[in-house]
Amino acid sequence: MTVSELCAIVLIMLGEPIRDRRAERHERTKAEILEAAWDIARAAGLAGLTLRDVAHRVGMRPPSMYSYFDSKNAVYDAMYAQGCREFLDRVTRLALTGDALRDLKTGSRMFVEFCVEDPARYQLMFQRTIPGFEPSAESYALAVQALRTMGSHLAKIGIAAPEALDMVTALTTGLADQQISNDPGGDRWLKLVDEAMEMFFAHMSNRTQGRLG
Amino acid sequence: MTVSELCAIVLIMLGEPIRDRRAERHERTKAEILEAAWDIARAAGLAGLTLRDVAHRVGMRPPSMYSYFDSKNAVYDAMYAQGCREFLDRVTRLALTGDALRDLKTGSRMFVEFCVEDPARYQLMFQRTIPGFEPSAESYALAVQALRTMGSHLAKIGIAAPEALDMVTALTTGLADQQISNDPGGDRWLKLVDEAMEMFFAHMSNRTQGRLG
DNA sequence: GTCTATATTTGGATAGAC
DNA sequence: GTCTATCCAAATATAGAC
Repeated sequence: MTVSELCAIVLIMLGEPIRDRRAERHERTKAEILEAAWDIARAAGLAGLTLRDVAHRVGMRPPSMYSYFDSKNAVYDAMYAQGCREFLDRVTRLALTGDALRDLKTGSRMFVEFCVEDPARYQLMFQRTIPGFEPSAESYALAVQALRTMGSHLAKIGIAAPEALDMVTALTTGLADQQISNDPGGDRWLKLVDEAMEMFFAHMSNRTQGRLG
Repeated sequence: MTVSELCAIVLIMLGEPIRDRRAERHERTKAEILEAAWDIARAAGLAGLTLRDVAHRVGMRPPSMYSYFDSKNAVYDAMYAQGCREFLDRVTRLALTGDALRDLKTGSRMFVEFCVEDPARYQLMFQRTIPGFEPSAESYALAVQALRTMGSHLAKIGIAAPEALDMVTALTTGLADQQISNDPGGDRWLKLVDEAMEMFFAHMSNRTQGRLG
């Protein structure tokens, strides 16, 4: 049982309303601030994010931010967690068929698109180039969970050897990275994802055959 | 004829010494500053570089930096140019044999090692994640030259189609990127370079055969 | 919860003496 | 060329009134 559930029970016993409208409003404002933060980060670069700009965008003064987040890094951390949740959501919603190559394509297309559609998020989650920032234990747990889910999918497909996993991650992040840095908004590398997976799949098959033969 | 050559001639006619010991000293100090800047960038992260720290490291006060570089971005630019020159140097010195696969391995190993051995340089040259920095025209010309040389090598090997080039760059940058962010100092992805190139090469051969057949 | 006012820090950059 | 002194701007963060 969580703390908030416990609180709800206590409130019922006291005859208080269960919903805390104040807390709900607080959460809504937090979400609004985060949305603004993403906008700023996308426009000015992740490193160019300032609480000042975020505050201005939501119509507040900078000090008011501290009613919602303890520090700038807390904002980064919340963004990081949001990114992880979104990624985890997409990983779990993948429509897999059991056809190994097809599922491999589906998964890696999802990954590359996820990276490409928001370079600021990509930078925050996968490049970690912000000087003082390191995700909190809670946020990092989300990242671990997402990667584990991804890994179990790959295992189901038959990709379990560490070198094979490493090769896939290199391929997909390479495609995403090139797309973001050399053709933002385009599809020059995006459209190579299927071919890359075919290439990788053929390579895997050859290796396996070679061992068996 | 360059301006400095012209100056040399004028000096000779005036009976002045050709070597300008003051200018030489100036260049030496500039180089020393750049070396310190690299050290700081490697330790504090590229974005964490400050003129203050650089000055302290070379035993100067911050304002003295401005006798050598007009601005902080000028320092970044000089570092960028240095990186390009080093890369160009390695590209031109590649010991190529004419054997396509072998040369492909040699070239990509060089590239990945170049990236991995200095993540700060990698970030500066290939990720471009510093908020205000953009290379000057002169420095960028060096980058273009390096990429063109690399491209002509690949063309000699038979990799000329844009999609093939894009696939190779995705593979190599992906390997470098993963090595840097997930196993700094190790060789988990580094040791996959040869296998990746074999995979790519086999893929290329299949495609060509398919077209011919 | 939001504001004004302010503290603090940091870091880039300039002026002018020596 | 180097220094001291200083400026300026940006940006995080806090105190306390309303």
